[in-house]
Amino acid sequence: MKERALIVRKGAWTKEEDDLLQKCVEQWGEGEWKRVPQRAGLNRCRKSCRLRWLNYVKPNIKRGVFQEDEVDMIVRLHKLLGNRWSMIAGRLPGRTANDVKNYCNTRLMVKKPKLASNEGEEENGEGCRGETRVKAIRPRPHNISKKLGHFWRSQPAANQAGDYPGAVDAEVAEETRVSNLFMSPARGTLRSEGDGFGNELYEAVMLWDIWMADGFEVENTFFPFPFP
DNA sequence: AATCCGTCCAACCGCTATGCC
DNA sequence: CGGCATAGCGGTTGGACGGAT
Repeated sequence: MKERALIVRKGAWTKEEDDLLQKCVEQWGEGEWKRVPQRAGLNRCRKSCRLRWLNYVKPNIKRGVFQEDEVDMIVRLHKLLGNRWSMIAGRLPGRTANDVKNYCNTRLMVKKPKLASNEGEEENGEGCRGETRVKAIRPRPHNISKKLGHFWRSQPAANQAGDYPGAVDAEVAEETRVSNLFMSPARGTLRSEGDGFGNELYEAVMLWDIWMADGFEVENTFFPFPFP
């Protein structure tokens, strides 16, 4: 049955609804959102359930003010990626795409250009803090990634130090993760597939840009081929 | 005390990508 | 290959809240 055929509840979530959602995901796992309302006994649409889980109920979500280094990261990533909130949030452990988006929309530079009078300024207009907005490349999920389990495993949820035993903190874990991307035998396959990068590889290239911009020295053994 | 106004954030909406048949 | 259902994303909105008047 289609969702619209049911009168579903809208508006703010109650504590009881959050509890039901949490228990459901704990029992059945994350995913299959179309079944979540029924499984959880919630009179909510699957989109609402998913959003609530991702932005609020999910464990380890970091709330409160953004730290200086987080803001710095957001600004730099936004310059590279544009409004790719989910990718930006993926670089900020515990932060959600919605949080990042709200933060940018309200406190940083993302301001929509005025319609008629500013026509043509959209692609290089400036934000309210003088940040130059860029037309970012918008990578899309790539079929080849599906063949590479470790690529998928390294999605945001895997950005924890625990994924790399011996890594003392998230930063080290992230460096390890990125370097592993380039050590992978699959790298050659990626390069030869031709029509683009997978998201993870794109992220790695992006981080390379950031490291270079910051004056980091990265050994060739880490990044064994010339970058675009 | 009342009201206005700006800020912030949770949640909804609409669109696109993807997977499956 | 096309159509349909679902997942996921970014844009937008509505309301709560706090400060100013």
